[in-house]
Amino acid sequence: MAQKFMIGELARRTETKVQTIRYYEEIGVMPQAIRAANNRRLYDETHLERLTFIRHSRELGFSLDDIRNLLALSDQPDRPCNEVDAIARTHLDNVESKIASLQVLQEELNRMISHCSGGKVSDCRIIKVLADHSLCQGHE
Amino acid sequence: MAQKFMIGELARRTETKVQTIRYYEEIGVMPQAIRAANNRRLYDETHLERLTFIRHSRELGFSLDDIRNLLALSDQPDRPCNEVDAIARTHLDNVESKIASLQVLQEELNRMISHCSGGKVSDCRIIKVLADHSLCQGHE
DNA sequence: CCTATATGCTACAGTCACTGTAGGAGCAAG
DNA sequence: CTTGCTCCTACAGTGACTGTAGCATATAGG
Repeated sequence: MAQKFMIGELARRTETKVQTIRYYEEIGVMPQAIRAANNRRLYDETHLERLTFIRHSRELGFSLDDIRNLLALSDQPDRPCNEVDAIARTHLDNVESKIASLQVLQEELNRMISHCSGGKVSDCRIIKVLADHSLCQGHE
Repeated sequence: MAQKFMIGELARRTETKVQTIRYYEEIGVMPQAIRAANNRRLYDETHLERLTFIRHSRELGFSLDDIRNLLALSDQPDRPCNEVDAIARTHLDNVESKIASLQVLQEELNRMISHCSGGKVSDCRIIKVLADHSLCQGHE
Protein backbone atom coordinates (compact mmCIF):
# COMPACT_ATOMS: atom_id res chain seq x y z
CA MET A 1 0.00 0.00 0.00
CA ALA A 2 1.31 3.39 -1.06
CA GLN A 3 2.61 6.01 1.32
CA LYS A 4 0.00 8.57 2.31
CA PHE A 5 0.54 12.18 3.25
CA MET A 6 -1.52 15.17 4.25
CA ILE A 7 -2.48 18.36 2.47
CA GLY A 8 0.42 20.39 3.85
CA GLU A 9 3.00 18.09 2.29
CA LEU A 10 1.13 18.05 -1.02
CA ALA A 11 1.05 21.84 -0.91
CA ARG A 12 4.78 22.09 -0.23
CA ARG A 13 5.75 19.58 -2.90
CA THR A 14 3.68 21.30 -5.59
CA GLU A 15 4.20 24.90 -4.40
CA THR A 16 0.45 25.32 -4.11
CA LYS A 17 -1.51 26.98 -1.30
CA VAL A 18 -3.46 24.59 0.91
CA GLN A 19 -6.66 26.54 0.21
CA THR A 20 -6.07 26.22 -3.51
CA ILE A 21 -5.94 22.42 -3.23
CA ARG A 22 -9.19 22.40 -1.28
CA TYR A 23 -10.66 24.71 -3.91
CA TYR A 24 -9.61 22.30 -6.69
CA GLU A 25 -11.35 19.51 -4.82
CA GLU A 26 -14.47 21.62 -4.38
CA ILE A 27 -14.77 22.39 -8.09
CA GLY A 28 -13.88 18.83 -9.06
CA VAL A 29 -10.54 19.12 -10.83
CA MET A 30 -9.00 17.20 -7.94
CA PRO A 31 -10.88 14.11 -6.71
CA GLN A 32 -12.52 14.00 -3.29
CA ALA A 33 -9.69 13.04 -0.98
CA ILE A 34 -10.04 10.04 1.31
CA ARG A 35 -10.12 11.13 4.93
CA ALA A 36 -8.14 9.78 7.89
CA ALA A 37 -9.95 8.95 11.12
CA ASN A 38 -9.39 12.52 12.29
CA ASN A 39 -11.08 13.89 9.12
CA ARG A 40 -7.86 15.01 7.50
CA ARG A 41 -7.34 14.59 3.76
CA LEU A 42 -4.93 11.86 2.69
CA TYR A 43 -3.03 11.88 -0.60
CA ASP A 44 -0.62 9.62 -2.48
CA GLU A 45 1.67 9.93 -5.50
CA THR A 46 -1.23 9.83 -7.99
CA HIS A 47 -2.65 12.99 -6.42
CA LEU A 48 0.75 14.59 -6.62
CA GLU A 49 0.96 13.81 -10.32
CA ARG A 50 -2.49 15.14 -10.99
CA LEU A 51 -1.86 18.37 -9.10
CA THR A 52 1.48 18.80 -10.87
CA PHE A 53 -0.33 18.50 -14.18
CA ILE A 54 -2.90 21.09 -13.09
CA ARG A 55 -0.32 23.56 -11.81
CA HIS A 56 1.86 23.27 -14.84
CA SER A 57 -1.11 23.76 -17.13
CA ARG A 58 -2.13 26.83 -15.13
CA GLU A 59 1.41 28.20 -15.47
CA LEU A 60 0.99 27.83 -19.21
CA GLY A 61 -2.22 29.83 -18.92
CA PHE A 62 -4.83 27.12 -19.52
CA SER A 63 -8.16 27.76 -17.82
CA LEU A 64 -9.40 25.29 -15.23
CA ASP A 65 -12.11 24.38 -17.69
CA ASP A 66 -9.52 23.47 -20.33
CA ILE A 67 -7.58 21.58 -17.68
CA ARG A 68 -10.65 19.58 -16.72
CA ASN A 69 -10.95 18.52 -20.36
CA LEU A 70 -7.25 17.78 -20.71
CA LEU A 71 -7.37 15.61 -17.58
CA ALA A 72 -10.39 13.72 -18.87
CA LEU A 73 -8.58 13.10 -22.16
CA SER A 74 -5.36 11.99 -20.48
CA ASP A 75 -7.42 9.39 -18.64
CA GLN A 76 -8.36 7.83 -21.99
CA PRO A 77 -4.93 6.90 -23.43
CA ASP A 78 -6.29 5.00 -26.43
CA ARG A 79 -8.21 7.86 -27.99
CA PRO A 80 -6.59 9.97 -30.69
CA CYS A 81 -5.12 13.19 -29.44
CA ASN A 82 -6.78 15.65 -31.85
CA GLU A 83 -8.87 17.07 -29.05
CA VAL A 84 -5.80 17.69 -26.91
CA ASP A 85 -4.20 19.34 -29.88
CA ALA A 86 -7.28 21.50 -30.49
CA ILE A 87 -7.35 22.77 -26.91
CA ALA A 88 -3.66 23.64 -27.04
CA ARG A 89 -3.97 25.35 -30.43
CA THR A 90 -6.96 27.41 -29.36
CA HIS A 91 -5.07 28.48 -26.29
CA LEU A 92 -2.03 29.36 -28.38
CA ASP A 93 -4.26 31.49 -30.61
CA ASN A 94 -5.55 33.32 -27.55
CA VAL A 95 -2.05 33.89 -26.24
CA GLU A 96 -0.94 35.22 -29.62
CA SER A 97 -3.80 37.65 -29.95
CA LYS A 98 -3.26 38.81 -26.38
CA ILE A 99 0.40 39.47 -27.19
CA ALA A 100 -0.60 41.40 -30.30
CA SER A 101 -3.03 43.65 -28.48
CA LEU A 102 -0.59 44.25 -25.63
CA GLN A 103 2.00 45.29 -28.19
CA VAL A 104 -0.41 47.88 -29.56
CA LEU A 105 -0.91 49.16 -26.01
CA GLN A 106 2.81 49.16 -25.44
CA GLU A 107 3.41 51.34 -28.49
CA GLU A 108 0.67 53.74 -27.56
CA LEU A 109 1.93 54.04 -23.97
CA ASN A 110 5.43 54.62 -25.26
CA ARG A 111 4.20 57.33 -27.58
CA MET A 112 2.24 58.99 -24.79
CA ILE A 113 5.15 58.94 -22.39
CA SER A 114 7.73 60.15 -24.88
CA HIS A 115 5.56 63.16 -25.75
CA CYS A 116 5.20 64.17 -22.11
CA SER A 117 7.27 67.29 -21.59
CA GLY A 118 7.53 66.97 -17.82
CA GLY A 119 5.72 70.26 -17.32
CA LYS A 120 2.36 70.92 -15.73
CA VAL A 121 -0.64 68.63 -15.78
CA SER A 122 -2.49 71.15 -17.95
CA ASP A 123 0.05 70.59 -20.73
CA CYS A 124 0.47 66.87 -20.16
CA ARG A 125 0.31 64.88 -23.35
CA ILE A 126 -0.61 61.74 -21.42
CA ILE A 127 -3.73 63.32 -19.98
CA LYS A 128 -4.61 64.77 -23.38
CA VAL A 129 -4.32 61.45 -25.15
CA LEU A 130 -6.38 59.72 -22.49
CA ALA A 131 -9.07 62.37 -22.80
CA ASP A 132 -9.14 62.25 -26.59
CA HIS A 133 -9.00 58.98 -28.43
CA SER A 134 -8.42 60.77 -31.74
CA LEU A 135 -4.90 61.67 -30.62
CA CYS A 136 -4.02 57.98 -30.73
CA GLN A 137 -1.88 56.45 -33.44
CA GLY A 138 -3.76 56.00 -36.68
CA HIS A 139 -6.33 58.68 -35.86
CA GLU A 140 -4.68 61.87 -37.01
CA MET B 1 -27.75 75.96 -19.12
CA ALA B 2 -26.22 72.93 -20.80
CA GLN B 3 -28.18 70.24 -22.58
CA LYS B 4 -28.95 67.25 -20.39
CA PHE B 5 -29.40 63.66 -21.45
CA MET B 6 -30.09 60.31 -19.85
CA ILE B 7 -27.94 57.28 -19.22
CA GLY B 8 -28.93 55.50 -22.42
CA GLU B 9 -27.59 58.28 -24.59
CA LEU B 10 -24.39 58.50 -22.57
CA ALA B 11 -24.02 54.75 -22.99
CA ARG B 12 -24.52 54.93 -26.75
CA ARG B 13 -22.17 57.86 -27.24
CA THR B 14 -19.35 56.20 -25.28
CA GLU B 15 -20.06 52.59 -26.32
CA THR B 16 -20.44 51.63 -22.68
CA LYS B 17 -23.08 49.39 -21.10
CA VAL B 18 -25.64 51.21 -18.98
CA GLN B 19 -24.81 48.93 -16.04
CA THR B 20 -21.16 49.78 -16.38
CA ILE B 21 -21.91 53.50 -16.03
CA ARG B 22 -23.98 52.83 -12.93
CA TYR B 23 -21.12 50.69 -11.64
CA TYR B 24 -18.64 53.54 -12.19
CA GLU B 25 -20.93 55.82 -10.21
CA GLU B 26 -21.21 53.25 -7.42
CA ILE B 27 -17.45 52.93 -7.03
CA GLY B 28 -16.92 56.66 -7.39
CA VAL B 29 -14.99 57.05 -10.63
CA MET B 30 -18.04 58.81 -12.06
CA PRO B 31 -19.72 61.43 -9.86
CA GLN B 32 -23.18 60.88 -8.40
CA ALA B 33 -25.49 61.93 -11.20
CA ILE B 34 -28.15 64.58 -10.59
CA ARG B 35 -31.60 63.06 -10.84
CA ALA B 36 -34.61 64.29 -12.77
CA ALA B 37 -37.98 64.50 -11.04
CA ASN B 38 -38.67 60.91 -12.09
CA ASN B 39 -35.42 59.72 -10.45
CA ARG B 40 -33.55 59.24 -13.70
CA ARG B 41 -29.89 60.18 -13.97
CA LEU B 42 -29.09 63.31 -15.94
CA TYR B 43 -25.77 63.94 -17.66
CA ASP B 44 -24.11 66.71 -19.65
CA GLU B 45 -21.00 67.09 -21.80
CA THR B 46 -18.64 67.11 -18.80
CA HIS B 47 -19.85 63.63 -17.87
CA LEU B 48 -19.32 62.53 -21.44
CA GLU B 49 -15.74 63.78 -21.35
CA ARG B 50 -15.05 62.08 -18.06
CA LEU B 51 -16.48 58.77 -19.22
CA THR B 52 -14.54 59.01 -22.49
CA PHE B 53 -11.37 59.48 -20.47
CA ILE B 54 -12.21 56.46 -18.32
CA ARG B 55 -13.06 54.21 -21.25
CA HIS B 56 -10.02 55.15 -23.22
CA SER B 57 -7.80 54.57 -20.20
CA ARG B 58 -9.43 51.18 -19.70
CA GLU B 59 -8.78 50.33 -23.34
CA LEU B 60 -5.12 51.09 -22.68
CA GLY B 61 -5.27 48.68 -19.77
CA PHE B 62 -5.14 51.08 -16.82
CA SER B 63 -6.87 49.80 -13.69
CA LEU B 64 -9.81 51.74 -12.30
CA ASP B 65 -7.59 52.59 -9.37
CA ASP B 66 -4.99 54.14 -11.66
CA ILE B 67 -7.78 55.94 -13.49
CA ARG B 68 -9.12 57.35 -10.24
CA ASN B 69 -5.65 58.81 -9.61
CA LEU B 70 -5.26 60.08 -13.17
CA LEU B 71 -8.65 61.80 -12.96
CA ALA B 72 -7.74 63.42 -9.64
CA LEU B 73 -4.49 64.68 -11.18
CA SER B 74 -6.18 65.97 -14.31
CA ASP B 75 -8.41 68.05 -12.05
CA GLN B 76 -5.33 69.86 -10.75
CA PRO B 77 -3.88 71.39 -13.94
CA ASP B 78 -1.23 73.47 -12.18
CA ARG B 79 0.61 70.61 -10.57
CA PRO B 80 3.62 69.10 -12.29
CA CYS B 81 2.86 65.96 -14.22
CA ASN B 82 5.50 63.62 -12.75
CA GLU B 83 2.82 61.62 -11.01
CA VAL B 84 0.91 61.14 -14.25
CA ASP B 85 4.12 60.09 -15.88
CA ALA B 86 4.90 57.65 -13.08
CA ILE B 87 1.51 55.95 -13.36
CA ALA B 88 1.90 55.59 -17.10
CA ARG B 89 5.46 54.29 -16.83
CA THR B 90 4.55 51.74 -14.18
CA HIS B 91 1.72 50.56 -16.36
CA LEU B 92 4.01 50.33 -19.36
CA ASP B 93 6.41 48.22 -17.30
CA ASN B 94 3.56 45.90 -16.42
CA VAL B 95 2.48 45.63 -20.02
CA GLU B 96 6.01 44.87 -21.10
CA SER B 97 6.54 42.15 -18.54
CA LYS B 98 3.17 40.66 -19.42
CA ILE B 99 4.20 40.55 -23.07
CA ALA B 100 7.48 38.90 -22.14
CA SER B 101 5.86 36.16 -20.09
CA LEU B 102 3.21 35.53 -22.73
CA GLN B 103 5.99 35.15 -25.30
CA VAL B 104 7.57 32.46 -23.13
CA LEU B 105 4.20 30.69 -23.01
CA GLN B 106 3.79 31.10 -26.72
CA GLU B 107 7.12 29.42 -27.40
CA GLU B 108 6.39 26.57 -25.05
CA LEU B 109 2.93 26.00 -26.52
CA ASN B 110 4.41 26.04 -30.00
CA ARG B 111 7.03 23.52 -28.99
CA MET B 112 4.41 21.27 -27.41
CA ILE B 113 2.11 21.41 -30.41
CA SER B 114 4.83 20.86 -32.98
CA HIS B 115 6.02 17.74 -31.14
CA CYS B 116 2.53 16.24 -31.10
CA SER B 117 2.54 13.37 -33.56
CA GLY B 118 -1.23 13.24 -34.00
CA GLY B 119 -1.39 9.71 -32.64
CA LYS B 120 -3.01 8.44 -29.47
CA VAL B 121 -3.35 10.31 -26.19
CA SER B 122 -0.94 7.85 -24.56
CA ASP B 123 1.85 9.08 -26.87
CA CYS B 124 0.79 12.74 -26.86
CA ARG B 125 3.68 15.07 -26.28
CA ILE B 126 1.31 17.80 -25.07
CA ILE B 127 -0.02 15.65 -22.26
CA LYS B 128 3.51 14.53 -21.38
CA VAL B 129 4.84 18.06 -21.16
CA LEU B 130 1.89 19.15 -19.03
CA ALA B 131 2.45 16.24 -16.68
CA ASP B 132 6.18 16.82 -16.40
CA HIS B 133 7.59 20.27 -16.03
CA SER B 134 11.11 18.99 -16.64
CA LEU B 135 10.26 18.44 -20.32
CA CYS B 136 9.91 22.19 -20.71
CA GLN B 137 12.47 24.31 -22.48
CA GLY B 138 15.56 24.87 -20.39
CA HIS B 139 14.95 21.79 -18.27
CA GLU B 140 16.51 19.00 -20.32
C1' DC C 1 -57.99 55.14 -23.95
C1' DC C 2 -55.33 50.92 -24.45
C1' DT C 3 -51.31 48.54 -25.52
C1' DA C 4 -46.70 47.54 -26.99
C1' DT C 5 -42.07 48.75 -26.83
C1' DA C 6 -38.27 51.01 -24.99
C1' DT C 7 -36.03 52.80 -21.32
C1' DG C 8 -35.21 53.66 -16.68
C1' DC C 9 -34.75 52.19 -11.65
C1' DT C 10 -32.91 49.08 -7.55
C1' DA C 11 -30.90 45.10 -5.81
C1' DC C 12 -28.55 41.16 -6.16
C1' DA C 13 -26.08 36.97 -8.24
C1' DG C 14 -22.47 35.27 -11.25
C1' DT C 15 -17.88 35.32 -13.64
C1' DC C 16 -12.56 33.45 -12.86
C1' DA C 17 -9.15 31.58 -9.99
C1' DC C 18 -7.96 32.01 -6.29
C1' DT C 19 -6.68 34.33 -1.38
C1' DG C 20 -7.71 35.59 3.16
C1' DT C 21 -10.04 35.31 7.55
C1' DA C 22 -12.66 33.64 11.60
C1' DG C 23 -13.20 30.23 14.72
C1' DG C 24 -12.33 25.88 16.20
C1' DA C 25 -9.97 21.02 16.93
C1' DG C 26 -6.01 17.84 17.20
C1' DC C 27 -1.29 16.64 18.11
C1' DA C 28 3.74 16.76 19.40
C1' DA C 29 7.45 18.89 21.94
C1' DG C 30 9.15 21.30 25.84
C1' DC D 1 0.05 22.33 30.69
C1' DT D 2 1.08 25.49 27.43
C1' DT D 3 2.91 26.76 22.97
C1' DG D 4 2.94 26.29 18.22
C1' DC D 5 1.92 23.94 14.21
C1' DT D 6 -1.24 21.87 11.14
C1' DC D 7 -5.71 20.69 10.00
C1' DC D 8 -10.88 21.51 9.46
C1' DT D 9 -15.31 24.25 7.74
C1' DA D 10 -17.53 28.18 6.10
C1' DC D 11 -17.64 32.37 4.22
C1' DA D 12 -16.07 37.07 2.37
C1' DG D 13 -13.20 39.63 -0.84
C1' DT D 14 -10.58 40.57 -5.25
C1' DG D 15 -11.36 43.36 -10.37
C1' DA D 16 -14.23 44.93 -13.61
C1' DC D 17 -17.78 44.16 -15.07
C1' DT D 18 -22.28 41.43 -16.93
C1' DG D 19 -26.70 39.49 -16.36
C1' DT D 20 -31.18 38.94 -14.28
C1' DA D 21 -35.55 39.80 -11.73
C1' DG D 22 -39.09 42.69 -10.89
C1' DC D 23 -40.89 46.93 -11.13
C1' DA D 24 -42.02 52.01 -12.79
C1' DT D 25 -42.29 55.35 -16.41
C1' DA D 26 -42.53 57.34 -21.13
C1' DT D 27 -43.61 57.54 -25.85
C1' DA D 28 -45.90 56.03 -30.21
C1' DG D 29 -49.40 53.76 -32.71
C1' DG D 30 -54.07 51.99 -33.18
